[in-house]
Amino acid sequence: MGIKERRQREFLDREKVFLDAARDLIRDEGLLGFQMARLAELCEYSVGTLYQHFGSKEDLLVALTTATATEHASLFARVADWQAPSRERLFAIAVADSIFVQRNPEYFRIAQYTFCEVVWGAASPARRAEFMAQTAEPISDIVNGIITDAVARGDLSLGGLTEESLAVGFWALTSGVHDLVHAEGVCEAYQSQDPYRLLCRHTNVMLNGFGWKPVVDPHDEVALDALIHRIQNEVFHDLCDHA
Amino acid sequence: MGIKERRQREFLDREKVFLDAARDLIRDEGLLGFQMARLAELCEYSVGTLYQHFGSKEDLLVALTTATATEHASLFARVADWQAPSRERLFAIAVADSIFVQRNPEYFRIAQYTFCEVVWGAASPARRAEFMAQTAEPISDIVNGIITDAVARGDLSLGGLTEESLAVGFWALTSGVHDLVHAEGVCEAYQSQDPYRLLCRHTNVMLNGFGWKPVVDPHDEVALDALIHRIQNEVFHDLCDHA
DNA sequence: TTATTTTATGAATGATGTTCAGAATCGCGC
DNA sequence: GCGCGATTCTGAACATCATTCATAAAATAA
Repeated sequence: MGIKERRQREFLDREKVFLDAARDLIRDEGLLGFQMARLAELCEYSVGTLYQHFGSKEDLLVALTTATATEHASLFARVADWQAPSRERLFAIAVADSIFVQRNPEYFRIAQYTFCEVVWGAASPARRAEFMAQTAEPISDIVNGIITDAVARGDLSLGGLTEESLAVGFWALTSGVHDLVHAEGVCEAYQSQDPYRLLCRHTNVMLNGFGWKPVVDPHDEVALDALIHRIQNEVFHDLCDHA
Repeated sequence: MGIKERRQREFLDREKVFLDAARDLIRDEGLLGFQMARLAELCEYSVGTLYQHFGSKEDLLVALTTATATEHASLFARVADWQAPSRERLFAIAVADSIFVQRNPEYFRIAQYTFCEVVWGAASPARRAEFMAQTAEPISDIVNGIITDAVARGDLSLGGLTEESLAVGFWALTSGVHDLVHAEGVCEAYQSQDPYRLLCRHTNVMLNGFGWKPVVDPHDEVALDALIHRIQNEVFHDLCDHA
């Protein structure tokens, strides 16, 4: 029964058309003015067709967030496969985040909205489950895995915390930096510093604070640059422009 | 001309009535179903009157966030006045945050939405400026002040960072923990730990990572409890129930 | 070619935020 | 007290979108 499959494939293709156009629309005109009818018109479909794909506007936003977050998870997966000391692997998570943001500058602006009760709560359970399964779970598995491995290798001592609790520290630091970047009027205060370079520095500080070996000098900028560049070359070679 | 002043006072009182009722409404029925007409009805005023106070729904949400955040700033101000070593003062900021959250469990749910482009961008510049002046600036001044003082006293070395950059680390960690608390389905993963106790532990880890003296054992739970209790007693005596 | 099933359409509907012309109230001078 | 101008309040009317669904069109099967 090849017809059904073709239909399904075409349906998925069209969904991608809608999501890509939505991303463009939001980038160009902002979330504020984003309208379902405009999206449908831009894609040359009727609103009814758009609603065959997404049960609601909120559903579409969750789907859009999930689609982009899949790339996020795939960058983390590269880190998980990288052969390197545990500390460098956890540090590479911060580098992965910086690269992801550079490639998807709109993502966190949309995600911040998507995860508000108003949007998340109005999206369908299926879309929410899809997000959790495709991105939230893989990402936390990868981070927890690095921590477990670090303990097993003797690089790190949990000191009474669970892996998850420790992961929370890094996850919160990262999430908080994203918040700051998008908080209006805050970035000007430290405009001289790229916030994601700061995230890398602070990740090192936290790694040191946990006693994660080998402890490094958190103010050694040359070593920091060297490590970041090494990760860019070894893990994200194809995604970084080599100036 | 006392009449004008009375009028003004009554106007301000009524604004507080609206904001308090809005908070209750959102607590009981969620942000999702929050409607201007319902709020007006609940307060026994017409929608037109409500709109004399707030130019739009978004304006009201920013005002509501600002009103609550004022208490947040006042807790931080207590910390700034507290006579204690610099490290304990910065640590006390995390404790202040925990207490604030306990007293305003709805705050970050509303704030997350308020700071999204969709709401923040639609609010009036005046309301946004009010938030910045009343809470964002005082709070960052206090944290920066503690850091400056720590450097002056020799408890901390900036190592090439600015005060603001260093503050970003603590701010991001805290902000990220708030995000996590409100991210559906994430807290279950570490339900055994109170996330704000975890924030305190991780703040200590980060303080250690920065080499902020005196360095403490981040896994000493007894010492952690003792410090938290001391801060609750010395700084927030009236706000904590003493079980 | 015709019948049947599937899919697409977009005008109509519904829910809410917002406005504004008129009603009600207030303050003041007489 | 009373009347009048200024101020404030009111809520029905309006505007904007998200969403639906009866109908048309297209695709498939017979």
